[in-house]
Amino acid sequence: MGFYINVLLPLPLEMQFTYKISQAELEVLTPGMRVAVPFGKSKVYTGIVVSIHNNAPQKYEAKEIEQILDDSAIITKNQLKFWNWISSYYMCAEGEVLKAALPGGFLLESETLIQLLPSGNGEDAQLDDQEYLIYEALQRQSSLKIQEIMQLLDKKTVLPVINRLVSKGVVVVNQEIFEQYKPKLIRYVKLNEKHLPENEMHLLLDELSKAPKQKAVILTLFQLQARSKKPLELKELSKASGTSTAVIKSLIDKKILIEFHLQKDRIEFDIEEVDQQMVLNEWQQSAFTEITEAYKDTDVCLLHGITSSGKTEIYIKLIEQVIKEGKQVLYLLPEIALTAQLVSRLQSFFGEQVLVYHSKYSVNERMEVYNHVLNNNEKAKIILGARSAIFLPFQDLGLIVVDEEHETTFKQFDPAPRYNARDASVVLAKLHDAKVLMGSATPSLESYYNATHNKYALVSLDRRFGNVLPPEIEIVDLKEKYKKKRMTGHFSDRLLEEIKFTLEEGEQVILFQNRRGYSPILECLTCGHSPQCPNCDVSLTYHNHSNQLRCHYCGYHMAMQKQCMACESVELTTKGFGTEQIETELRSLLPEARIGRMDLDTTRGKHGHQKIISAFEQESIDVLVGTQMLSKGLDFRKVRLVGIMNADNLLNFPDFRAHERSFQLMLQVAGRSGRTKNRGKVIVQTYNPHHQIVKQVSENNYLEMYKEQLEERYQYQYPPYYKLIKFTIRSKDYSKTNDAADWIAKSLANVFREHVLGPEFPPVARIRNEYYKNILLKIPPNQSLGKTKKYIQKILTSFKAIGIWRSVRVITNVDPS
DNA sequence: AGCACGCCGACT
DNA sequence: GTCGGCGTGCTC
Repeated sequence: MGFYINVLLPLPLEMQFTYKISQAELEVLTPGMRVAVPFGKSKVYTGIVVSIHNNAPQKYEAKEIEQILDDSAIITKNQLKFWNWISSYYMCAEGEVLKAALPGGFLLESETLIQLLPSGNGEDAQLDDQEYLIYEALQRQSSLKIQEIMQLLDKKTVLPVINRLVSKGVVVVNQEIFEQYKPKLIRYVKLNEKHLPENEMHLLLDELSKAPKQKAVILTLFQLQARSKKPLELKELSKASGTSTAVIKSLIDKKILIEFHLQKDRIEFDIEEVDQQMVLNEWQQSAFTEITEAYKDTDVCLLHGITSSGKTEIYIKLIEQVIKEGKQVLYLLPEIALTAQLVSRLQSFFGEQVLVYHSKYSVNERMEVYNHVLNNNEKAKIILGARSAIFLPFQDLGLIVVDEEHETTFKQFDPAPRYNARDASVVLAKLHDAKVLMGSATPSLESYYNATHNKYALVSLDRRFGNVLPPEIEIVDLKEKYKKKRMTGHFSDRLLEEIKFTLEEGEQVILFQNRRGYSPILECLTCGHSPQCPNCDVSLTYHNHSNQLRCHYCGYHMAMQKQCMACESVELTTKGFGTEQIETELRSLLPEARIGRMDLDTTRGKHGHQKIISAFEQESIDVLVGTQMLSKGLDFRKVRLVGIMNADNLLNFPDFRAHERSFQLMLQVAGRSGRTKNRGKVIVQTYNPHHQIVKQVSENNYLEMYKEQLEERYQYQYPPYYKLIKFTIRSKDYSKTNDAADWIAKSLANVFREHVLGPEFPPVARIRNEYYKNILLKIPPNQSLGKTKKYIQKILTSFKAIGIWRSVRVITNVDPS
């Protein structure tokens, strides 16, 4: 009887693959371990063992595995169950979940290597020019990669040549698997023990009197070791003694110093003070009690706490309780930019028990965190992370905190799995028998609906911490201001007055302009033409600092034009306004003010955010102009004024959630002001001063917004009443895109009738020379989700079987946001 | 997804 | 004649 395993591969394929294993392998393999398996003609992939059995496949001969990569499972049973749920709920292949869930370093891929066959004789074999080139290169270099051969021969199809060489017995082809994780080694030094006795030490110093630098090093070493018993880093010694590493090296060569290596965690934080006492105020305390009470009979709790009410303290108190029981805690937050402030805050309470995990970490850093969590190390009791942190191998999870629950960044948009970490965390918690705490000042309609319909518990906190007054919100009517000529560029007289006043008081200002997508476009005053992107259906936007016209979708760019490309007129103007333009305007209006800008353009790179945030914190910037990023929980002490430049482009966004979003965004931005004693001020500029949402923002009336929006959602059949699945059809061929979209829409409508909307072109119908079309499926509350998805699967399977549409991709997005 | 195989137009 | 383009099928 043979033994077999079913393996999950990190590919977008629906099925698992069966491999044959030996008796010896059977004894060590368990589900959750990684194996290297041959796949296809010439590739080796890393797969995850899902099950072990002895059912020989009927229709084919199973291949044998290449190698076992782990000593024990690195994927837990809960993870496998969780992946399975994600793939079926979000309608994607399990392999895609695997790929998203595991830090890249765990998924080794093979590289084909071409090596000389020792027994072969290239000189005797009849080699043509190309073959000889490879043969010759292999004389100098023991192995060549396919890529290198492609460069060497300067062509793409190199395999035939290699195959000829193989058949002539000159070379062999090998698969090499690369383990990517390299532990970071740090060089340490210590004094050779034989010099430790006092007399030896004096002898040594005398000996070194001719080498003052080396003597200084030894003396510094004594000083440092007297202060702390920690192992001494070579780097540290070099710095403290003010000598180069070459001097230390010569001491090592003389065997006076001994060099040794220790493995070091890449992720370490400087921790200031641990052990602050956490005292909750009366309102926080009662909210805390309510939450713990609620957890007696429900697993998920929504904490609706207005800005500055001190939600974080409540989280911390709850976390404290959970880790006391020895359990792990996952703290999800929407944006990496927020981690820095929160990490130091959490660390001051929990010390070294906090780890951070997000996609900007390097592969190695992520693997380290992964292993700490897997081994349930003391270090990994609290994980602070962005959405992908839900995939960590928790052993004993007790609590998931979802901070700023309403944020859409919890939903992954591209590539699959298109999961929502907030919703998935409820399932994850269930698997671990853990609790979930969602928190927000402006909860999503979905969550608030769940909380008021007995699915979640609801706890409200509506007192601001330390009696801070809520900001005063003033609406400015742009239409009237323009009519009365009270506008300077995009600034109303009221806004300018308040900015000047705030700066005179020595306080700070935040100006909010929605997204850089509204950057200015170039327009000809004569013919109205504006330059378009050749690859996408959008106008190019003008970027002042590079003096270029750019496409935000594909990155196409060209130099700024001096003449209209259509009519050669020189009268060009820029239309629309973005953060950059506001910055420029303000500079000419207030030349004295120090102005900073925070948007996607200025925050590229790993520390981009942090630089701007700390500049603002340290008050080397007076006015910060920015996009959405500003709304996300940043805590600036000296901001008194927040200006929302234009509320309308938020409100008019073509999306059923636009109003909810506008409310959330405006209130969140408003919350950045007046976080300390002085009362904050918010100015909202808008053409629609009587818009319900604007009114609700100014009154800080969440409940009214909720009720009104909910009514609309009910009327127009949207979430939380109806579920949505969005299909995006995409291909390079315009008519194929159309036909395929029509076919799918028709097939869906056969079953779901009027609940199928579209197909429709999205606002930008062509990106990178591919055409897009959308179909929206609405699922009524009483319709079975499982059956619906089964039908969809069926339709998509038959679609894939249609040959002419092979080049058409269909993207399924469950619960789009 | 990759990647090989196979068929077609465009060049040395 | 070969090279490289792309459409098609398959991967345990």
